[in-house]
Amino acid sequence: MACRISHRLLLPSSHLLSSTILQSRPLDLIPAFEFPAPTFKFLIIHSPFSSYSPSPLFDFHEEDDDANPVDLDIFYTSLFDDCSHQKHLTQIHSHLIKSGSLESNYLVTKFVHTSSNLGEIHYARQLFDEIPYPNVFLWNAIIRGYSRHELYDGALKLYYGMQQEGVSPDGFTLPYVLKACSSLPALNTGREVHAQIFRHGFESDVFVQNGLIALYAKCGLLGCARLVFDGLCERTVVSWTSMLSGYAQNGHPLEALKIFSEMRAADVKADFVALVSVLKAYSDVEGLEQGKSVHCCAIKSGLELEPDLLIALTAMYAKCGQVQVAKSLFDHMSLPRVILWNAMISGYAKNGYANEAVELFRKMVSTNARPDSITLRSVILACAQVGVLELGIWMDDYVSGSEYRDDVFVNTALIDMYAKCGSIRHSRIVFDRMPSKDVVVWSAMISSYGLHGHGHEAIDLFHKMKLARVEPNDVTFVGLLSACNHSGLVDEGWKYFHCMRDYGIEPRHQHYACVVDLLGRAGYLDEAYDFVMSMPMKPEVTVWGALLSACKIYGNVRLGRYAAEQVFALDPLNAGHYVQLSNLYASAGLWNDVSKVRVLMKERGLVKALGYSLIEINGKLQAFRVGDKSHPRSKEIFVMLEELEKKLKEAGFVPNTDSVLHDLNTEEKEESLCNHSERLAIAFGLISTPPGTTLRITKNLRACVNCHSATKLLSKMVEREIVVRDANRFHHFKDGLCSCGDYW
DNA sequence: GTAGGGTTAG
Repeated sequence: MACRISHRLLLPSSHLLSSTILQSRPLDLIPAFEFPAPTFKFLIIHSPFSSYSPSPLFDFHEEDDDANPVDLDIFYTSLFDDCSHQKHLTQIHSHLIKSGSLESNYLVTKFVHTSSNLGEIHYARQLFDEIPYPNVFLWNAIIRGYSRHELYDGALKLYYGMQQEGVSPDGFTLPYVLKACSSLPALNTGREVHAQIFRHGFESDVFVQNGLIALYAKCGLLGCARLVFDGLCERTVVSWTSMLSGYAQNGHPLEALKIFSEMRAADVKADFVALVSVLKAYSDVEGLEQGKSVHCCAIKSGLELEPDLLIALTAMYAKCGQVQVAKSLFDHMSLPRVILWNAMISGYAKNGYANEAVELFRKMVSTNARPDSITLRSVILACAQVGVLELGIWMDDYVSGSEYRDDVFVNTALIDMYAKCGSIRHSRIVFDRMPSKDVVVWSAMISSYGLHGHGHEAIDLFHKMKLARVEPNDVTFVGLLSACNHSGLVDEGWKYFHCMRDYGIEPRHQHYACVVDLLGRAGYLDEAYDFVMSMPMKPEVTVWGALLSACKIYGNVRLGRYAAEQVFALDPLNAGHYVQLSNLYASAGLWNDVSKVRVLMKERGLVKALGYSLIEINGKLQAFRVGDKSHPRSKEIFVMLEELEKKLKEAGFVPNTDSVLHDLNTEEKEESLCNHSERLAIAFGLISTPPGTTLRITKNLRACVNCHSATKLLSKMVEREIVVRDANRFHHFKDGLCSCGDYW
């Protein structure tokens, strides 16, 4: 107990401070202290450390050098350790003032630390500002506090202030500063800091260098990050993780995994953060098996109960389609954090479990967990993916009553959702009510019009966007071009494609594919081919695919065969392309070639995707396949189908049986066409909704010619509006016509 | 007292 006293604390007489009280809760004592009448000439100090056996209080005379002084730093340290409330800070603060301890950078640093950990960063700043000459430790504490409270700009300002005061940063300052730079992110400032790091000679400080890796990785400058990483002579698990997650976050999961195996080869043991980062990389490549091996690795290392790792595992299983496994992990958490709810809900959304996503969201709300913008966007995405308008409207209502009612991201998701649920009118309502619109909002609305074949509205909105002085980006043009495309506006599309460069936007594959589609569908096949040949980059599969489907429409076997060869070379395992070529041959009556394609498909183990249609009745989705008899009301459905078929025949409807299902005889062909999944869905919709109700159907494939003509007629006969979302776009059938103008 | 991570993605 005999240590030098460094600061003076004047306490009232000894009997107030029984050692037992002091050992229990030092802070609770402080309010009881009477502050010094100047007559108190004694310092009475007691260490509140409970590990000490009860010891007598030490009374000693201020001027008595031989007394038993106790280190006040230790005393305060224990006070700070017990500090759990702002009220305590206030008490310590006045204590520090009265005892004249504010001259101690050490104690003020402690104070700043403690108040920042308690979330009282402004209080910390207040005290900091009272100190005339902060040393580097104190600067570090306040910068750290700002960084921890995500006040990154403030942290950087303090850093500049520190240098103006002539205090040089040390190996602790720089990681905090780099953290602030990478969180903003502020790349230019970060580069300046890098130069200072060089000047101050921190090239071999692994903490500082790790900060630089993280900074460059966050800013997407993987080359710079790698340079720093490669230059390190000592690499900690943090260096490896920073590099690994840099690759994972910038869309290079394979590079990330390579780093991971190098790390293991270097005998660096992965901790839980490293495993979390690896899981992200595996989830991105849907590497379920490898993800599972990380799970095993976690169990072996005893990390499986680490909550953050469990969140990452849940996200991985959910993303890879193993929603049940994910849910069982989820259910084991007693108090799920928002990020876990989000991982589970978005996992449901991604895998088409809209009802589950919404149910879990409801549960989340009922447990008083606070959804954030990501939660809302995930649920809205779920509604959009399966096209359930009723649930979508419910989400819109929820958003309107929440703090996210003006959130740009959430509202953009709503615009997109309404469009995908078939109600462009609702999309526009959301769009109009948004107080501020960025380029993404405008682009979403333009694409929505495109999806519904409202090309002129899309173009009109594009001009309004320019008037609003919002600069278009490449996504805007994808929306605009595909809108022209879906409406057959060839000249306009051609014009907008060529004006992209005026906006400083270099066309990408998607834009080229749109133009090929545009020219091809309008019958300009040779022009489309020349256009592909003039591309400055190697055409991707989407470009050749667009040409192939144009050839299919116009029965151009020669060019179609060539386009198909290119498509197969680039994407040999997509059954859809083979089906298209086969249909092209069939429409030209080239049955030999048809069977060759079928054989090729068989050899490559490819199966044509089964068609299905979904219809939403009373907020519940019902799915139908071709000739599906599994529905409980199947009998009624087929009675209705027959009735409809009769009416169609009476109206003179003759199905076109030439180009489809060549391997069946004609009668069978007709029968299975009548059983196409969308017809079943329509029949079911008719028997389960009151007259006049709009039917909304979602298909996984493109609408077939026969069903399209039949649905047009049906819309008139049954006096219903029928909205069909196919794999590509929307068709609004009404009064015998379709909004696509038979152009799809 | 230092640094690295997971949920969205038009």
